[in-house]
Amino acid sequence: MVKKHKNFLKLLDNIQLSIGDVSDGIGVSQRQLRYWEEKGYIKPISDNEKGVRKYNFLMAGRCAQIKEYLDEGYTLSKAYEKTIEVEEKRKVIRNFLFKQHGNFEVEITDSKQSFGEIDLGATGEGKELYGIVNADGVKYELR
DNA sequence: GTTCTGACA
DNA sequence: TGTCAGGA
Repeated sequence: MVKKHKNFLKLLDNIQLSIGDVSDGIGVSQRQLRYWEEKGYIKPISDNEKGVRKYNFLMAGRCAQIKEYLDEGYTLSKAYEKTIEVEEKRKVIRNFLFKQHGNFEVEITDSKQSFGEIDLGATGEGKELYGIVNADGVKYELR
């Protein structure tokens, strides 16, 4: 019986990937994943039964990030260091994005390309800071 | 069929 | 890190 989930985030947290899923999906060998674990770089979910590794999305994402840095030429230990850095920075970004009163006010300028203008809030100078993403890229504006 | 540990022509 | 062995 599968547990019922209160929300989507909870569902994501409870998804379990086998070593084969992660290996095939990310493009790293099972041998590498076991080695990374041995080095303490990744950790399977604690409640895995009979010695069979299962990974959650956080760990799968970490593996993917390490793999990226590895492909860029970093050594495994450096790839791990950088991965942990981005992981921690992502947490701050997540807080900035969601751990607030609600969603940002967004004006969609191009639904097809997901372009728009985001009201990031008041600056304290009587103006609002807007984050704008369009064909030119990203920019900020005070209005 | 998948995963695990140990080992190394 | 790859790969094979010998089990679970």
